[in-house]
Amino acid sequence: MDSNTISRIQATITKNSELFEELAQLYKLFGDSSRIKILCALTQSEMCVGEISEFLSITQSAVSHQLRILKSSNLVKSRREGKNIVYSLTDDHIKTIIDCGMEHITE
Amino acid sequence: MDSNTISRIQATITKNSELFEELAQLYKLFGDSSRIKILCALTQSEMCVGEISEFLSITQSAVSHQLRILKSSNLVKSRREGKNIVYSLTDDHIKTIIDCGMEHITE
DNA sequence: AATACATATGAGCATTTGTTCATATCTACA
DNA sequence: TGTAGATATGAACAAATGCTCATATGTATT
Repeated sequence: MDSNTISRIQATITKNSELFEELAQLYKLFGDSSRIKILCALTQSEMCVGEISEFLSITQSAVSHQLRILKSSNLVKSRREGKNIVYSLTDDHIKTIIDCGMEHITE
Repeated sequence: MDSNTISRIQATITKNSELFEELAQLYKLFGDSSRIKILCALTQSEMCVGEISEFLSITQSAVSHQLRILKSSNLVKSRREGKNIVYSLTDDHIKTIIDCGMEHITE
């Protein structure tokens, strides 16, 4: 173990502390089964709240709460369509991240 | 919106429910700033507990607890080296996952 | 305008999580 | 063998999290 190498790594981590805070915050969003199911579903097609709460065994209210979190984190966006509000992903990165983790699981 | 498409997506999600549970569990590990700092440091070099607790502003005990979690999830492995216990990543996927999220942050 | 439908919001609650403190375990070395 | 150093472990606690219930808001339709 080179002690200098370790010091350099430690300095890098400490220096970019906020970045890791942000990164952790991002992964936290994927770290809940309801949310990741929502996100994964949205990689396939946009969907409204009712449709989502159909296949998660949780209340419409809970879905709404989760969507609000995902929206305020800029992972999803929404638009009104008649009585419904249709949600979709903001970004292709999201699918990439999911695939990346999935690859680790199914190895 | 094709209603059939939605139904098919919903069926897929419901069917693979356990898989998503597992995926969420994986991401949860990356969803804490202490843990992701540890993981990121270990992508650069193996390290012992003392070295890690130097640059995280948390107790040696806390580091140890987190390492136990990471180890029981098979993200890190350890070996004894004299008085120290040296931790390292089990897998290259871990770096890939971190990079993947990092790319989303720093876009 | 009134009613029904879809979604959002706030309060309350149980569970989980990350940390610290105190202490146990294990190794090296005098 | 005894003592110091490095790590692990368990209990306790505060904070965060995700859910449900009740209700508010907003839109379409009559």
